[in-house]
Amino acid sequence: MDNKTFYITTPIYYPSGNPHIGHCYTSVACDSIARYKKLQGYDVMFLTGTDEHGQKIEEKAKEKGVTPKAYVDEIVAVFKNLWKYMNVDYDRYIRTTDDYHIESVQKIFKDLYDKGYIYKGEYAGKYCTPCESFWTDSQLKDGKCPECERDVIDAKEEAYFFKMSPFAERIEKLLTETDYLQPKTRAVELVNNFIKPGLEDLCVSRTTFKWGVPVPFDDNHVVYVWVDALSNYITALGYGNGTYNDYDKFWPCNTHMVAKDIMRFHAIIWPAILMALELPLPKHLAVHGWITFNGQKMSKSIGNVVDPFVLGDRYGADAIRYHILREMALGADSSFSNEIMITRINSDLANDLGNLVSRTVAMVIKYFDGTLPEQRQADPIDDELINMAMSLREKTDAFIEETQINNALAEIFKVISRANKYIDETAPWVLAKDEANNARLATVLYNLLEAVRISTTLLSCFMPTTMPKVWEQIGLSTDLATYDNAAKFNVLPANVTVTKGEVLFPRIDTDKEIEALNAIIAEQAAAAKSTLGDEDKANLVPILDSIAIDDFMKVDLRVAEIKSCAKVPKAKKLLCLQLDDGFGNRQVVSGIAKWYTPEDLVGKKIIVVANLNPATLCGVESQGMIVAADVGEDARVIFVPNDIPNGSKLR
RNA sequence: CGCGGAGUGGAGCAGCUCGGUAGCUCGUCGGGCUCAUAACCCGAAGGUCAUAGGUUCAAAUCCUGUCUCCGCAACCA
Repeated sequence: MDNKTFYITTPIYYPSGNPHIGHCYTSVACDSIARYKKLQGYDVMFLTGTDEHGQKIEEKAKEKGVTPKAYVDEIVAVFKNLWKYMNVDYDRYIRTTDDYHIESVQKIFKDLYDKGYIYKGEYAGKYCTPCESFWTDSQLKDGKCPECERDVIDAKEEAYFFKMSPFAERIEKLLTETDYLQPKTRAVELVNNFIKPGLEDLCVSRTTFKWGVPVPFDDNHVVYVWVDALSNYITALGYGNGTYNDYDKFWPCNTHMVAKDIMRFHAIIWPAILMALELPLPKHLAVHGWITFNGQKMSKSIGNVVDPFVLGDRYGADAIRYHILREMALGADSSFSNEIMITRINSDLANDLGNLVSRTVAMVIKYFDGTLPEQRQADPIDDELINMAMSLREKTDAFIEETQINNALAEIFKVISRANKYIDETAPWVLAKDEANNARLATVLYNLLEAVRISTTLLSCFMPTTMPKVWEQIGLSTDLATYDNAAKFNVLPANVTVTKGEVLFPRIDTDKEIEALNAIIAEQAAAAKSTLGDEDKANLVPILDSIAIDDFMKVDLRVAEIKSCAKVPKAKKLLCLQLDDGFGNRQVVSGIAKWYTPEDLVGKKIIVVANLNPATLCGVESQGMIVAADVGEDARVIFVPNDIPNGSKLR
């Protein structure tokens, strides 16, 4: 039999740190879709993996004093652990350090070169010798290296480039005229920002670090992230290598799922590479948003990173899976908070689903000793529930087809909710008072069991651990929990026997749990702030090489008073400050608008670098720079006591 | 005037493509039930759909201006 195939991928994650709930969402979503397709009978390939090369990994490993491979091995183990824990059941895990991938990347690179899409050129930019790094003009800080703040020199480096322009038109059409991009709302933005101004050729090799796939015909270069990482989607199928033989079977991919921050690469660069290789394009790119915490982006320094292991231990992996899948709408950010999560788990899983199973099973036991009699007596009141249950599969199919998992789940819970209502309408406890109603009573309970059967069969893709427990309780043998049966009624044996089981989703004491979770978060935040963890320490900018006192004396630091202050129009991060530096007025532009309002600053005294060359930012001249400290992602201006006169020189 | 998206009862969202009783979840209040995980079911309160105009017999829905928020790009000298 020639099964239909389905290929879905997560991005390959960059293992420069441990996974968090955002990674978790992508993987769990892909896993659920993969399971759904498997249930439907598709031959499914679900790929995930890690993108393990690059300068950052090389540096982190060096700081730890281990080889890059050893460093990456350790974190990959954590990723795999998490997937196991969350029941993310991938079919294949690709690491870009795998031999077969390296082999393929080299072939692809060579192929693109032979076809004339890759050419050797010169990468002109600013070069920082000590850091051995190239920077573009826009990356420079102060005209200096953003890493070490030393001077940079004009330099040219040879590099390989990939020609993007031949594909611009096709990519624009792909984005605007097909349903490749899901949701499509960002297509215009991509086209306006990147395609209309003209696609620049892409630098696809580096000589500044070694941790990567060597360019096959030029030892000085390693393949840069684009060709290396994006090509995983085909190398994992065996494209360009002999390790696997699934390319013909599974390519083109049905769905690449990614978070919005890497949408651009998958929307523009990846199609371009495929076009150059003359390969078919993937069918869909599903873009989801970020999970934010109380509206803020998750950040280690704020201490609000949600650790999936902690939550899973408290409420179970299935509950976490359900919550994030139900809450996240395709394309939009989803705000995560402990309240929302607990409310959701309580009302949907404990009250509606768990309690429905519990009360149904309890009634079968109470009224019929656990085994239903086979006599039936239907009533028109049954029809609505039965019809809803039988047509449920069709609805979830459609939503899964459009990667709208949240809506698929909503449909399932409509049936569960209808079943709860049906109990009230039919009032089994009234029927139970007279044995003459036994056939009717059995019918009501059977219909309930069937509604539960259908709902949980479909739900098992999203909550793979708990649903089999339901089947045990309602007397459903696992081989009957099939896709076919999900659209049929009267599948359970007429004389089905149920079993009382454990509470599926225990109710959570909201107040107590929120308190407990807040305590954990506070602990994390405190730990992050006072004692810098190893990772934070590694993130500290290293102390620069020592300089002579003369060098320091070249920097003229002066105390100045902020006389007035205003936002720079059209710039989000910039404030324009008017200073009295003791000699007169001085205008300084500073990128601190994110942390300070003009009112915060007027009247305060600060330190200004007084002999810095003027520069123009967003059309406003800046005559100097004010002294501030970097605290994590934030900046804090250093204020000076008011009794120090303006113009005082610092030493 | 760089590009784009969004502003809907206390909270979070749907509805807008194809104008015509404003819907869902949670919360609040009242009632019902007792099979069940203090769960379930019913009902009510609460919105002039950011704002000002326009088109129309009729606008949350179409058009224009304004305000606010959010992405992307540029900018943290």
